[in-house]
Amino acid sequence: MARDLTKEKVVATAAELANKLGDIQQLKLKDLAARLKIKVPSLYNHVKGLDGLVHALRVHALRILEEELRNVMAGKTGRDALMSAADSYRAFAHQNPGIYPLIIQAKGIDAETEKVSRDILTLFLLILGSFGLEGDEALHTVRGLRSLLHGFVSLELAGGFALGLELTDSFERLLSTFIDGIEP
Amino acid sequence: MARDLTKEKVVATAAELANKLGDIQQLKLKDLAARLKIKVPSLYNHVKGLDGLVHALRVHALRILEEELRNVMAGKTGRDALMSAADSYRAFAHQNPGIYPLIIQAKGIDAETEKVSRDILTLFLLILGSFGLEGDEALHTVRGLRSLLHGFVSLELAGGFALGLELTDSFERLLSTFIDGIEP
DNA sequence: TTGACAAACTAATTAGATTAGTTTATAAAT
DNA sequence: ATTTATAAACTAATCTAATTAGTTTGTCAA
Repeated sequence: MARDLTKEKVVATAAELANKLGDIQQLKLKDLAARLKIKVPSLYNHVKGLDGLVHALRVHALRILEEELRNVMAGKTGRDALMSAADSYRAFAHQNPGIYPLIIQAKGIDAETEKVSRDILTLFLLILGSFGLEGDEALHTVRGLRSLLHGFVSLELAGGFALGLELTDSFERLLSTFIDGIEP
Repeated sequence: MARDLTKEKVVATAAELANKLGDIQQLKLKDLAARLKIKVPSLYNHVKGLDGLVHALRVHALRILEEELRNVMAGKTGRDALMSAADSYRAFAHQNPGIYPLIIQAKGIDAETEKVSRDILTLFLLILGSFGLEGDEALHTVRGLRSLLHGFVSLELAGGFALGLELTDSFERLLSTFIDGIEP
């Protein structure tokens, strides 16, 4: 039977489906299998069940985010770099509403997930370094930055903000306030 | 059979169980029924299935948070009020890790949920008012505040922060930075 | 004492994930 | 060209969880 289906295609299709649904809980193996034109048990040749799929989707999401952040940051420093990274983070969440929430669930972690997470952290620390932040100071600050980014986009995705006010304005003000607070 | 079991007891027990498990996904009707010493279908006399239970838990969570915020804010203004509210928000999340995440999922809302959500928003706006913030300015700021609170506690609960640095220190620095940014 | 009703029960159904065991297409080795 | 090994498909069966249907029972009010 050896078809040209790979684990990568399975994961990419699952990501597409999850993002279209907007919620990973609604992604069913039945639908994924149908989309791939195979039967459900055949999925197990590629991923270790639903748990394995979710793990793979998490790594997939982290990799995309890492790459986008790295690209957009290239050659920038300070406020410019931070603003670009923040916009890119938010855009990633908008484009991947289904799998976005996976990137923070880092509880039972495998080595691969940890590595990509650490790479992303390093990118943020690089930006903060260009503000002159080092050591514990930088670590506290990166926690703050991640909090505000994750908090804003997840509230936004969940429809948690009332209407009537530009979301992008709110986001840029929040970042401005934060940057003003960390600038020397 | 008319026992002394009420919807309130069902919901309170479900909240307990969810918080002990630390994740609402792991709350099974089987376990809830067992804890209440009834069979699973009997739960349907009190809540409309799992969906109804989750709705009730969301309102339950929002009510607890609203009351705790209101209590802790009583008689305080400015920095003092904001710090107390923030600590109380974070403490609520720590004490209710299972049901905490429900409070931001405000997508398909009923009137009751909306009301309590709005009450909480009003409390935050009250605090910001004591900083002299009004109108759109206040609304943008409250979005920022909610973002940073939700982002921090959800990352913290998900184990998303690396070890080795006091979480409470990070939280207080973040709040300080934010408050410095909104003070006149 | 009876009748209505709320709240319990058992039994059956549905949805979804998973496991067991079988078949088949490809590709390498004879 | 034939055989053989293997990966990847399949069908069938099982398990868990939620839900629905239909029945029984305890309490309270007439």
